[in-house]
Amino acid sequence: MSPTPQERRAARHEPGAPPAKTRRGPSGGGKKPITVEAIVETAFGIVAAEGYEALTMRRLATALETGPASLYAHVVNKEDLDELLIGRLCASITLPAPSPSRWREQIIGVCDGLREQYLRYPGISRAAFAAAPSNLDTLRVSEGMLAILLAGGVPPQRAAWAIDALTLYVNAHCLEVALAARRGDADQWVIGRDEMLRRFAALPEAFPNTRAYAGELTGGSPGDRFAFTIGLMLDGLVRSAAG
Amino acid sequence: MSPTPQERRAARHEPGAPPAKTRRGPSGGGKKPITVEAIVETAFGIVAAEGYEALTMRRLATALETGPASLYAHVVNKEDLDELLIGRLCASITLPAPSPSRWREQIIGVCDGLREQYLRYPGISRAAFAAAPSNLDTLRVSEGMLAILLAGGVPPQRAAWAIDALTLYVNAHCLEVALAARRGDADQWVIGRDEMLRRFAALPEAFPNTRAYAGELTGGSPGDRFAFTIGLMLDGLVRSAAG
DNA sequence: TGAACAATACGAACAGCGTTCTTATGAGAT
DNA sequence: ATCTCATAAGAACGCTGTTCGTATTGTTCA
Repeated sequence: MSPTPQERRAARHEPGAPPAKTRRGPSGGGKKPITVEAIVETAFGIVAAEGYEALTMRRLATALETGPASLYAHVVNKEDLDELLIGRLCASITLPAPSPSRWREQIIGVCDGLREQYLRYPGISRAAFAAAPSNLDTLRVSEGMLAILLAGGVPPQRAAWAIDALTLYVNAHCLEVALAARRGDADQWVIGRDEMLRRFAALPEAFPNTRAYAGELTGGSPGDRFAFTIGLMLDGLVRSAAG
Repeated sequence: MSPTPQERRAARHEPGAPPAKTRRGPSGGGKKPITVEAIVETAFGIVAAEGYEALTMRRLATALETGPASLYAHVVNKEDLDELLIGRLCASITLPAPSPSRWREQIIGVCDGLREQYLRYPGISRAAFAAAPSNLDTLRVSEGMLAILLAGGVPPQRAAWAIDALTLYVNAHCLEVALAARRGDADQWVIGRDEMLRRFAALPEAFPNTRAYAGELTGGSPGDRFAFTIGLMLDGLVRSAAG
């Protein structure tokens, strides 16, 4: 019985992982064998260079100097590949040992780390939306965040839901940033703040507040807005949480 | 010069809109003419019945008893269609007259309304992510939210960024709910709370908090979590805002 | 009334996508 | 030296968004 990719997938997170026997195949000694590791690595390279939308099975196969069909011996489908990417990305996040007095900055640090990784691979947060929440690597991150919040004295129920809210917002924010950047590069639609301000100023009378506060609406870097929203949630979290 | 769809698109939000002259075409008196209105209506029907992923140009054309090419005389491309859908969806949101004492429930009402509309058309929030923020219909909603927050005494800069955070979260939440529902129907992966709890309980020792608080992590309906997060943000908003 | 026009509708096709079927290859085991 | 069989890969299927060229039609002008 040859192990199907499904079985590979299921056994991928097993403890006693055999060290990749690097077995045979046609053009075996040719260049480098196609492994899951090589696939994931190359996929990250494509996403980093050209964005997540450029990551197609064909493009990936071409980068590995092979055909699309060859990938399906190592990966169940594209959804499986996406999960591998998200898992590996989450695995690169370093989690601090919970410090009760520093829980706020620690949570912010984890969110900043996630944001940094997501933005390194533009658009990949789209895959994070569909990733199953039972993935061990993503669970590891939420476990770390939960530990920090609990150490900070946040009640368990609020902590649990806050983690959901935070990760969801991080994903959404990074997806929006990536989409905005893509529009900027591709369509030459790079409407800067000036153009945005001009448009808001030229709005009909039905938009008095938008016109009056165009500066506030268009101001701030994505990073500023990100920090603001994370802070907003954490502020709300302590409002009625037992310190 | 025949007006290209781009020109149509540009002129679509003009004040003096000629009342759709319902002009000619082959099979002119056949059944009903293909109009932008009919396209949008049919598209909403498909999304409501089969989800956003089922909304393809071909599927839409078939529903209108025509070929895919015929659509491109009324719509620039699928991105344009998406923007039309999001715009129309936002146009259906009713905005209350700002009441300074009731700003909190009013903002919650708008968010609930958005959520309700998004969930009526599962997965359509995916299109909302890519929709240009300069769309008049979406701007109308944010104008209304801004008016409510300002009336509530929230400082302009915080109000502006909070609107961004709120709408982004609403989109992300609805997208996740739609994706989860899709998995449930399609893959028979309907892992209920029981199964989720069992999996969390069977986790390795490296996940002590996840195991201990599996109930809190898996508990609550999507609606509960939505209300919690919106409340979280609003709580954070008033923490240092001048009442 | 008849001809020219302009706008729409639409069949056919293109390039690209994820995925699968089928076959050939060649390294390890016998 | 032969056999086994997992890997690799070619070819194809059905699907997507989009475009080209053409046919059809109601209107308008001579």
